[in-house]
Amino acid sequence: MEGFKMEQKKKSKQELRSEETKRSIAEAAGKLFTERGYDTVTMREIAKEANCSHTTIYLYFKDKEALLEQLAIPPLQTLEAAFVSVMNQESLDPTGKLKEISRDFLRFCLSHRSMVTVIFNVKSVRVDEVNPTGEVNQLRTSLFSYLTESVNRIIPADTSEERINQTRIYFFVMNGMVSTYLNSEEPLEPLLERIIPLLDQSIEIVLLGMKHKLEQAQEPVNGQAKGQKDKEKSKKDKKQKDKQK
Amino acid sequence: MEGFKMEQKKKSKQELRSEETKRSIAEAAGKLFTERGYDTVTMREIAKEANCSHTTIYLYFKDKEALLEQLAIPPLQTLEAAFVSVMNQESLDPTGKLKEISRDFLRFCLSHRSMVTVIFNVKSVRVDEVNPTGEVNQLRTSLFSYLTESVNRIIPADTSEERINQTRIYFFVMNGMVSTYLNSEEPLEPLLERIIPLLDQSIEIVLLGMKHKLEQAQEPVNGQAKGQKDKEKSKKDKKQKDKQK
Amino acid sequence: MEGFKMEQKKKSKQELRSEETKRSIAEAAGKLFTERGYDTVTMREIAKEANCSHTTIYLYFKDKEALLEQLAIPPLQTLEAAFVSVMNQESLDPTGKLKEISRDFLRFCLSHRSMVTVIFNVKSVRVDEVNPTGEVNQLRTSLFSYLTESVNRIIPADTSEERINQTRIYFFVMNGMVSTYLNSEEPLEPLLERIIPLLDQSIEIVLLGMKHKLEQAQEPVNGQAKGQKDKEKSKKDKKQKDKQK
Amino acid sequence: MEGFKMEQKKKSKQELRSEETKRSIAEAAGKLFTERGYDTVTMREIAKEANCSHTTIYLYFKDKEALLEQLAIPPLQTLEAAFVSVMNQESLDPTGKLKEISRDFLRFCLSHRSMVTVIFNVKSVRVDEVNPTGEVNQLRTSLFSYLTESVNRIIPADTSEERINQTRIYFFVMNGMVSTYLNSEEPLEPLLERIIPLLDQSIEIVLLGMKHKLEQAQEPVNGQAKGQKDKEKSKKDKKQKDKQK
DNA sequence: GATGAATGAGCCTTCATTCAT
DNA sequence: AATGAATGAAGGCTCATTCAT
Repeated sequence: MEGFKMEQKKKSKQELRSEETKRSIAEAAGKLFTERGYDTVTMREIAKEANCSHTTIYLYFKDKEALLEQLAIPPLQTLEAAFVSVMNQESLDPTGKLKEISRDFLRFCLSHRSMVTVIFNVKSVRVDEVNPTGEVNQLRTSLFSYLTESVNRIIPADTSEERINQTRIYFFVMNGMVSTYLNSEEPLEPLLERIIPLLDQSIEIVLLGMKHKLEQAQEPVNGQAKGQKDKEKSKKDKKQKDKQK
Repeated sequence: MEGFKMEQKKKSKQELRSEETKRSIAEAAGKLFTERGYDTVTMREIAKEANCSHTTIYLYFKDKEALLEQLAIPPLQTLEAAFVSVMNQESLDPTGKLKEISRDFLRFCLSHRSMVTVIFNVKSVRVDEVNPTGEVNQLRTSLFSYLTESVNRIIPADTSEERINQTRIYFFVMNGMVSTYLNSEEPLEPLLERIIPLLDQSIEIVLLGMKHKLEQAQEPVNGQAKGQKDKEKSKKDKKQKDKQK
Repeated sequence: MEGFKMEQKKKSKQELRSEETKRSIAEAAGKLFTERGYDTVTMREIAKEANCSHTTIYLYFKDKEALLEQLAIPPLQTLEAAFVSVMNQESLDPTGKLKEISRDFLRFCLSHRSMVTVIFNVKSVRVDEVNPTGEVNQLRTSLFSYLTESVNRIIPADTSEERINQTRIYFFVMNGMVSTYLNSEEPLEPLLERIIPLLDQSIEIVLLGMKHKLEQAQEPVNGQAKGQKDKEKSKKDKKQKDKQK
Repeated sequence: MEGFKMEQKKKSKQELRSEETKRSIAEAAGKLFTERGYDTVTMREIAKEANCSHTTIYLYFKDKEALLEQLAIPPLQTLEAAFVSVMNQESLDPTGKLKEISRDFLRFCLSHRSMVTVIFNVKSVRVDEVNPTGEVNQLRTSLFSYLTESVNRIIPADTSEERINQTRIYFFVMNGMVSTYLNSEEPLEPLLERIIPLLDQSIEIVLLGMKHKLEQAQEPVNGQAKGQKDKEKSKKDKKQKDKQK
């Protein structure tokens, strides 16, 4: 009141109100994006949900895209923190850690359905804009490196290439689960309850498969047969390609 | 009767022109849909790409949706034919068949990227329109049943639930691969060359994993340890949930 | 065949075919215009109904408007002929003639519903085009003069102005009946059966009213009272005008 | 409580601007609809006439149809109020009342020319939409019932059918006048000045005619001659019908 | 800080009409 | 004579965004 600012410490009424507005917009946008997807939701709808004018949104967010982006950062940070926390949990073995962060990751993706598309799609990494999603990109990279690292710690692969491929397969499973259930209309919690066991099982199977695959590889007798099959098929691929068009 | 003419043989210039136009529209639409998605692409853009007026498109396709559908049907039919052909190929064992149709499927998805979203997404199965994509739906169902059946023939699962779950895991991998490379900017052929081995490997690993998982299940000693870990984690899940919102 | 033309007399096959096409277009257009109105009907619909290409229409009619116009001429001519025939029918007294041509007129209007709008609307007399509907206008004028004349022969009005006004009233009734039933969905014949007695009655009433009105006018005592009422009302008119806006 | 403010009194500049815009849109639409009809006028034209963007129109009116409807309601209400006021005017005898509301009605129709088509045409009563013009329909019904009732009070008809027919004839005259002058390019006021006497005269004549018609009916001697004439004519009707097609 | 007013770009679609065969 | 191919103009409408208060 009497010209005596607490520099950052105490926020003025206006500042508080401002933050509240921004928060309510973000919340509304998050809710609607999640429910109905980015494209389908209009700025006016967000405003209505946030109980403010649609023009107010532009006070806090440059445009619709920026809104989405900003919306993504906090959850991503939370997720990253969760990852770190798991990695530091000494009571868990590497497999346990992998399962745990995989669960966190799945939960995150299905909790922020619409954002996933934007966050993890190639689109947001388009090169035609200079660092379009700087912080988002950083976070994403960080998250993926946790996952990658976590997989790599488990698999005793000999060559780097083998390791990379195996990591990829792990990602296929994760990506596949997310894609599969991204558009599900089932409410989040029951859905997760249902599919987290599936996730665990999948990870177990994949890890088990990788392990035995590596053992096989050390017994060249089996490996050869496989190689032949592949060659047969690649011929057929060529033909197939011409037909489809 | 007399001199029976093959009237169908020679097409008039006009017919040729017409076909060429239709083809070029379909091509343009396919390209743009693939590159940028159904919703984003406008009829005028398609027309420009096809070097015709946007009204011309309506000469050949009822509306935008019909355009997409017509674009999707022939490739889907080709793919189905390929599936059938593989299934009838006696020289292949069940695993060989699964790998083969998986390759076909992957190739198809990446050759018709954008359509994949529309064809395989839940959205296109909306029930609020009368038979909106009748034929497309049928084809899709058929394709999936081939894949499912093909997986089921390999896995010696005891219970039906186990079988279903394992099929799901297979689909996660497939879905994951498709999702992962759907937006890749790499040209199709090199891309496929690169990832088909990965697909084969993934299938092998998953099948191998499933096999050993089943064996494990019959040795309850190992199963117990795992059970404990799971319980620890599910506690953490609850907390996590509250933070994210 | 042998280079021996009958000048106009015998029509070549082509000419016959051509006439048939034109006729079938006109018929189709007439039918559709009548059923659904000028604006709603498209050239392609007319073509489909006429079993020809929509471009063919342009061979015979400059454009859609011309089509409508040409469509109007023959029925108008028929109607005019009917008028003439009635006027020459010696067995009918003036009132009988008026009733008769009024019936013909009503029947015509309701048989060619959609055209009526174009034929009798002020629009088609727009001054911004040079003689836009030459022949149609002529016919129309002729028809109206028959009606006018027919009314005038009955009424023993003293002044020309009185006569004109009385003619107008007759036209209001006619116009009113046509307007009222123009959009009726009742089939033509039952409709006419139903309303022609009404037409007769209306004419009788109007003629009767005119007759007695004239008689009244020759007894100034009553006329005065009327004049007063009118003045009262015209004051109110002024106020009313300002409110509505 | 304290100093109770008449908040409604002073409108902010913005509110004023908004109202002005809405008004100018309504005015423009009214003018254009009147001049050229509902279908022919485009939203963009209205916008241009109202000096605003066509999108602005959608700020104030849901769509084109709503625009028309909103345009129609206030004048109809005014007209209804005028009817009520006349009916309560004790100084007027039934005939005076009929004349008065007829004048109001005519004035209304010619003041809102284009809307008349939409408001009073059968088309706008289509049942295939749920209460499309609810209030408009109600008002219209109310207006007509005032007119009907007003006519019925004057005519001493014996049977209900006679009464109905006579009411119809009255409506033909009204409808005919409106139709006749609906498209007149003459400015409203001079036009009304010119034709309101005509309206009065018409009503007088029709009422007079009806009165004497009824008297005639009670003297069967005259009635017979008329009956004969009618029969002659109905024969000719049949022939006429076949020619016109 | 917040908002209502206003807009331009753009979307899908239809139609009368012309062009080339 | 007749037609299929093709098109420009236009229509109603929505949306993200800016302007001025």
